[in-house]
Amino acid sequence: MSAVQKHTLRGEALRQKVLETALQLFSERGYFNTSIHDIRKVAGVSTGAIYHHFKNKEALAQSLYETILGQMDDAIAAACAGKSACLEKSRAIIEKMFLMTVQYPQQMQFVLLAQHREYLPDEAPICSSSPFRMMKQVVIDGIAKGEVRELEPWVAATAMFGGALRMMNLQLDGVLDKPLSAYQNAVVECAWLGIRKEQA
Amino acid sequence: MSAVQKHTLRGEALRQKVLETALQLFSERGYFNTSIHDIRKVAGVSTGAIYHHFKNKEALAQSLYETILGQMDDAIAAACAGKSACLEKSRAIIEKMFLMTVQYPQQMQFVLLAQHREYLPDEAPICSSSPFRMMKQVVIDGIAKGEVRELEPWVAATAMFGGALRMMNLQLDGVLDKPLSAYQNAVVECAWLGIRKEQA
DNA sequence: TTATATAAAACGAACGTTCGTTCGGTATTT
DNA sequence: AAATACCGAACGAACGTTCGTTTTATATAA
Repeated sequence: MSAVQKHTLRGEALRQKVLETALQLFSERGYFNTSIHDIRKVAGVSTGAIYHHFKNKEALAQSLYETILGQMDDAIAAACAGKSACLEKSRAIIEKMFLMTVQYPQQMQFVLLAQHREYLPDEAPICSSSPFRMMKQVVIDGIAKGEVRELEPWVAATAMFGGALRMMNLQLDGVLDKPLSAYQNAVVECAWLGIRKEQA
Repeated sequence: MSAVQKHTLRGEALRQKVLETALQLFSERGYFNTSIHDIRKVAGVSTGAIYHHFKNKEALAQSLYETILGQMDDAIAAACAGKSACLEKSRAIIEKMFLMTVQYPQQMQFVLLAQHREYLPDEAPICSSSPFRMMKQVVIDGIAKGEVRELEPWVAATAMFGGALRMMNLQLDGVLDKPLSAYQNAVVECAWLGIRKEQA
């Protein structure tokens, strides 16, 4: 019979536990209000273990940021797959992002609300991250295909997704009384009426 | 002839200098990346002088926050004054906010982008601050007067102002190639087409 | 005008705390 | 036995804040 396990967490599992705990605390209290000692206590690991897996606190946040942005990226790409119309793609993106906001509020809080440039100085603004570039591209394609009016790309993109993003903020701030999904159709319709090419 | 002034700044003037410097540093580096010692150095005042005028660092930020929100409030109220149609009020609000974003980027950065709850724990989310409640009220009135479709208030408000707010973010992030005002008409038009009651 | 007294304002060295990080050692795996 | 993973006490730096002192402005008296 083998000896009792001294450590409950080792290797990759420990690494994941640290990431999970950091995400929880960062999204609850913010990056600067969360110390490595806090993460250590809540995760139930040692300081050394954290620094064995991550170069420093900033790298830990960086890892979280990239992972979550990547997940958003995959989700949005998957939502668009097989669709060609701008409206359908946009609807699918908003549906997916609303779903993720409800399902993974910590992740969305961390990516959407946090001011990453304050602690990730080399990070580009969120608007030029991959998920946001995809949204912009969807409406640019819509313009090219004649489904969307000939607007400035930035205007068309913010018009299509600006309302939805604010609704996600409201959801994360807990001020909505109905589930986020209940507003989805109306949000998409309002945005689309604003940018669609009128079928005269 | 009177003696040479030892202090260049005293009383209210010093207080204003501290506020001005704090706003500059907070908006450039963020609240947590700005120490009292930084403010002291840049403003050219002593630590004691800062603490003579402000209870602590948090109260300094609080004072800034309230002042700027108040200014936004006044500006928006003034923009709406004398107008009754929802579209005209909305256009005036967006015009004013675009102007303020260009004219006072530090102020807008501080109120719009910073995560105040991380250092002002008792502060309400920005969406329930007075300027944002006024925007929502404008579209609620528009619905009551039959100018806007019968949408959920939150949906109508985010549809009307969500795009404009994102454009302001883009301007503050420095990613726009044309002046913000150049996009104004298109932004207002897109939003309005989305929520107006169709004149059948 | 000049001198004196008092209060308010500004000063800045110093304090205690907390933070991110290190590192010598121990446990576990291979 | 060698390598990897983990441990946690300890460290130096930086932070927000304090407080005894000095300077300045103001009021009053000579």
